[in-house]
Amino acid sequence: MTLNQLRYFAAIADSGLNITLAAERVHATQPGLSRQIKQLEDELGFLLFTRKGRSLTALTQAGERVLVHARRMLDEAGDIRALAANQRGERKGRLTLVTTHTQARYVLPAAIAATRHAFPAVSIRLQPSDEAEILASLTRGGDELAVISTSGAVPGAGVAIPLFRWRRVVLVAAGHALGRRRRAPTLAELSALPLVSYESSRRAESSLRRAFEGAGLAMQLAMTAHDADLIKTYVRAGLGVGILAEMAVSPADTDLHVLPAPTALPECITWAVLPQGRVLRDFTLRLLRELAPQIDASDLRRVLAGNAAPDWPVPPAWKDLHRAVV
Amino acid sequence: MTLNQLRYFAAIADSGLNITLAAERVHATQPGLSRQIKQLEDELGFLLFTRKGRSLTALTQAGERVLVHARRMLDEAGDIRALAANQRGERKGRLTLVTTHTQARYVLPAAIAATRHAFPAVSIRLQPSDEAEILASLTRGGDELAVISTSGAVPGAGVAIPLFRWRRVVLVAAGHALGRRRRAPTLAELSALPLVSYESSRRAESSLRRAFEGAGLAMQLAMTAHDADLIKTYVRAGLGVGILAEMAVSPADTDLHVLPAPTALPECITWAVLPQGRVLRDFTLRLLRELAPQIDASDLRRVLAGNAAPDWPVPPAWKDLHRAVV
DNA sequence: CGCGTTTACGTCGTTCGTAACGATA
DNA sequence: TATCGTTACGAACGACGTAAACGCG
Repeated sequence: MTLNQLRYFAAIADSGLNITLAAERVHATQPGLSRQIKQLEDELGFLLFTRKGRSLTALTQAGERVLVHARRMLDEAGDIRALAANQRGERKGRLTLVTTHTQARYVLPAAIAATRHAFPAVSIRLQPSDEAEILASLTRGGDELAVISTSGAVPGAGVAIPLFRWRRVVLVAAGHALGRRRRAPTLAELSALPLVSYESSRRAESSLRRAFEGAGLAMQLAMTAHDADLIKTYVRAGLGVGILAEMAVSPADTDLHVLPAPTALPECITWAVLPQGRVLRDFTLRLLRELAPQIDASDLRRVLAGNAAPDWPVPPAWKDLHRAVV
Repeated sequence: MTLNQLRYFAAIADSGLNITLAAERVHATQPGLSRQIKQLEDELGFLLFTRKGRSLTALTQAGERVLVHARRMLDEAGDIRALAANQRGERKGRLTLVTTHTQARYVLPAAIAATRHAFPAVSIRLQPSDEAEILASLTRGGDELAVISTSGAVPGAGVAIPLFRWRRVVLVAAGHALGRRRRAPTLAELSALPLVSYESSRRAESSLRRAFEGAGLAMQLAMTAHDADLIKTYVRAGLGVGILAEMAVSPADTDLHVLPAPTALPECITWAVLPQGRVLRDFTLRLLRELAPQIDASDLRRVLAGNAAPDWPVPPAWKDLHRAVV
């Protein structure tokens, strides 16, 4: 049993049991992986995969169990490498940041720019992902940092650090009836209108959808997209009333009317989520401190060491942060 | 970075930084370890040990941190091997059981005999150890199972499973004044007499010692030993009044008078302690079920998987167990 | 017939043990 | 001088990539 064998094993499991694909991902050849897996199976004394003909069909039950431990070992090995890179002052590396489009487009740029400025040799990879997949991909390994939003609840996996609070806004095209007034429309008023919002609003867990359901109102989703810019475009085109995060409206959007969202829509919190107990590279920590300057450094260290999370302070509202910056 | 390098590294750390000794323990040669450590240091980019001349003087700070992760990796590797051995129905192996002399001599024999009967090819190693060192050696790796006693408190490290409750007894030689009556002496009465008891009674955490201190009474320890048989021998020799665990008196001790201990001495609980989250071999689980037949199997599985401990049922009293057996 | 896995073969790198050397108390 | 760590050397093993064969859809 070698670390390489376990690495190959995990890669195959992560590549849909396609050895050829896994071989590319680990920068090795396919026969090499096949052989190492066979050797590992020989050493352990049982099959890790069920096979049909020559191709892999599934992990065996025992293989699943081995995989759990193998992943932990690989994570620990990664920790040692990260530790070593920090120790010797290595300033280059890769930082994978998995997040949603709105965060990437409107929230993260300043923090990422500052981090890149401090670590010019670091390659930062923005990995857009669905909210649902983000947490899974974090624990699965590989990704170091996620930035996601919830309506209040603390994310389940990993170590979650609250960054800021934000609310939704209602966006209407110039000339729309709602645009003539300043006050927030009610949920009932919105219920009568076609809406344009995020793809995630279709999900059962969506706080937008739950708010309508909780009020016993129907929600007409005329259109959804992952991308706030697309939503704005289609609001301009008259497809409906836009509902999106306040971070996504900029002063440049002069042709759109911005109204507060109904108070029935709950406030949201954007979190940074880190894998539990993983050693972070210096530049990851730097990015984290850019994103959450209000968090106490020693609290941060303690929580990263794997101790229980403290009661985080209530994070600032996005509005206030934004005013301060401008 | 290979598993062997990490294994050598941990072995050196566990051998007092003596590479030659570590080499013997891992069944390799000393130059081999020296080279592998050097290579590991080269790869990581910093020293794991501080050196004075050619000999190792200490772990570096970075080395300490690497060691933590290295141990976790080695533990996980051990888990995979244990998993594999169980999976293929391997019936031989080694089971290291670290415990105190009294448990080994009077409590464990039946359970160990039953386990050996079911797994004749398993080599069971009884490793006597001080109460204080037991928990440390568990987390350090290697040892799979500990059996220890506390006066009520749940042991701090690992997963603790309560086995039974027991009380102390007072033992006096034939002809001793205390022997003429049946009722328990008081703490105050004992305070006036020279006592013979366990070595651990000298420790500040000892519940015996704390009982005397709590009552504002002095405790005269005429003699202490690790071994209940020695204590009995010296009680017979008239050195003083013996205080030991009820498990340690047998019907064969006809020349000694057995009295209940003062009620001021608290009841104790014997626990089986397992390393957190480690995969156990089938025979270890078997021994555990011999020791704790009252524990629900699914509770046991759940707790071993690393989930939170349930509220264990109050374990049976030793007296009742013993009666049932006889 | 194409895709993906297995088998065969040759090369290269690495590990390991033995033995000699060096330093230290 | 004894003990412990380092360096040197040679042998054996193991891993890897290339290329060809094999099954399956």
